Amino acid sequence: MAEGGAPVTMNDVARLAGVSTATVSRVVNGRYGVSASTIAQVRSAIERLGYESSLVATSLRRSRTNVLGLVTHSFQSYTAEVLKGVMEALRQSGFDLIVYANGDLYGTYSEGWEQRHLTRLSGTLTDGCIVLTPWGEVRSSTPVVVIDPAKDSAAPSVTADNLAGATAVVEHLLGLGHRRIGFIAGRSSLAAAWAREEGYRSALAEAGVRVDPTLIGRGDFNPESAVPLARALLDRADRPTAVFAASDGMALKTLEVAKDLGIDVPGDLSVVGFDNIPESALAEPALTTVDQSMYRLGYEAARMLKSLVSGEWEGPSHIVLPTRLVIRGSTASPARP
Amino acid sequence: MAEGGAPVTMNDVARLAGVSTATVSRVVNGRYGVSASTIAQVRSAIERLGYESSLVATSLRRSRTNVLGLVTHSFQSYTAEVLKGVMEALRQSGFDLIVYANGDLYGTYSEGWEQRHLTRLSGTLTDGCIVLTPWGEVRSSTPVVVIDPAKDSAAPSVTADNLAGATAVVEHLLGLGHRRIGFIAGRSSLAAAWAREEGYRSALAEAGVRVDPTLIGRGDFNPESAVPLARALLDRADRPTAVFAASDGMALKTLEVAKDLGIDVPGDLSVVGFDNIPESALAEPALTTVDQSMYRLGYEAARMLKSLVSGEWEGPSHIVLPTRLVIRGSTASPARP
DNA sequence: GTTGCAAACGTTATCGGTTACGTTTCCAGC
DNA sequence: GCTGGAAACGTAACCGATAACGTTTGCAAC
Repeated sequence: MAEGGAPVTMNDVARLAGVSTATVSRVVNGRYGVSASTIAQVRSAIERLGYESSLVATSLRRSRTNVLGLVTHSFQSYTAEVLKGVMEALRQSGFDLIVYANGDLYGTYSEGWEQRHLTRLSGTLTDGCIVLTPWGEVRSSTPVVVIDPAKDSAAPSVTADNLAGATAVVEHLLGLGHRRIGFIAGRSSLAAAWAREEGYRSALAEAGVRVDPTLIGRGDFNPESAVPLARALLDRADRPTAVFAASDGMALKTLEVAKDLGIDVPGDLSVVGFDNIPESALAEPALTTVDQSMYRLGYEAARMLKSLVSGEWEGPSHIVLPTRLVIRGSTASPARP
Repeated sequence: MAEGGAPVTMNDVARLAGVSTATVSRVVNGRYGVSASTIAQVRSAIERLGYESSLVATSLRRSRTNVLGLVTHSFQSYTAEVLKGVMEALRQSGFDLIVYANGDLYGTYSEGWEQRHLTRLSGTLTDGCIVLTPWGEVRSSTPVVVIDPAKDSAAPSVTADNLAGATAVVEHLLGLGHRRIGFIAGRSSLAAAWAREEGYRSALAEAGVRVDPTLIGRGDFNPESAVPLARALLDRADRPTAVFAASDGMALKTLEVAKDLGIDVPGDLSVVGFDNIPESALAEPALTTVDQSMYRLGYEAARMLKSLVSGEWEGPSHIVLPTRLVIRGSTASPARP
């Protein structure tokens, strides 16, 4: 039963119904020009054989497929949130969704993955694509919406207000009395990483606090990349009283490093992340972070893409969604020596 | 830049390189029989045009595509866990993954979705498919592995030990002193729902406790379906001292209903779920539940499918993975009146 | 100078479905 | 009986890539 024979094609249906494949195609697509009796014949043949049109063959011939694509580098917690939002936006819209993924879960991955996948899909299979956190610029013959674009990307995009979020973090830390604040940056080619660092720098400058370049570590959003950087920051004699990591994954690793070194959080060190992934609320202590609803990012991206594909998008081509500071147990006023 | 012109085809490359499409194909696929100078010509043309082979055209012609599919009804938290596991298993295996999804996030969906999607993909696009929690039996011309199969499904499958998990829950509640234990069942066509209910019944019977049919509500795994059922159970004068819901989603809704009715959990009522989704640990109180690593389910399913596609699977066609009772704050001994 | 053989490359049928176009059928209108 | 025109349906080209097959070329052995 599970191992059905050869797949049923339109040809099989046509032969059984005693008509040409053209007629079957017309019936399947509800086109004009088929007699009622022939329609019944064909439908019954379809029923009998359990025929279902091949997505591949259809999309090769047709320009519209009513399938949208989403290209991602990996599946992490936030990916699921994005997908939920995308699916909600596509609900009863007549569009199906194809998610295309490849490669290492956390490891290295070859440059240009987003462009390769995009090109393979968008020529034919999909009417348009969402690209999740690409590392570089993307181009496509069909509409594209980018979530968390690369720096200087021109493609339509949806992103969180990273600048405001990072500013709020630093103001929160300054308000608590911190002056020496370390920063662990993200992959520099991403606009989000750049904006978060910019928020960190400008908020400090605004408060008249000098930016100490030696307090900035260059990570790449990969949690593991934060380990040596956190260790370097916390090993110093004049270590910072607070560390702001540009992603929750890196912040959680920083918490681990602090624990290893016997540094109490938040007593001796405050730690802040960015993203508000589910794991952050479960950390010990719970992580202060910036919430950027990945669900809404996905939702807005899908809504935008839908309109772009239908050629009826009127709004701006870059959407920026608000962020929200979530204060939890990993931040406190610095100990007075 | 984002709106590139017409897609680049193999024909464009052939024309620019001054060779036939056949030669381009041979170069792309690294086949024998092309001179070094021609290879260089073709490669440079590919580079210049930014050519990428069309997944659709390739899969239509070829029998092997090195793409595996996963068909799902919706994206929920556990879907992401499964996907993480699948991707880990596919890491550096040479297989890409396509996830196909459609339809309502939580709402109704037409019967037979799994079969339709499967047929549309498996004829051509994918070498094999994983089907996530289908509602009925599936058949396909390419290998299929089902996660959480329908009852009486013959297809190769991977599932958690739902019977043992449910038994452990009931024994835990019995051990705490509960005797009136309500049950909110899942979609009855699923093997998992059946096994969880069977575990509930047999554990009670084993302990000599009569199974009261009026304490069993018939849900369908959809969180919303639990609301009226929980309300009915908790509104009764002789309400149960504990409720075991067949999924965390339904258990969390039960917690909400209890809160609405002013019933203290775990003081006046114990609540247990099944699945251990991330939200359960964050609930107030944190939910006692059964962990069935969706990550491992995905991992094992992908491993099995990979072997099936390569025709080298030796193991059993039904894999059952262990479950683990996770005791948190939502269960306690019943109050003595 | 043949012959033999393999390398190198082009031609073309093919996958399954769609569609432009052509052909046949049927009936109303004169 | 003839014409016009629309409805009904088949034929074949086509989408992009692959692979079986045929053809040409290059080179070594006899």
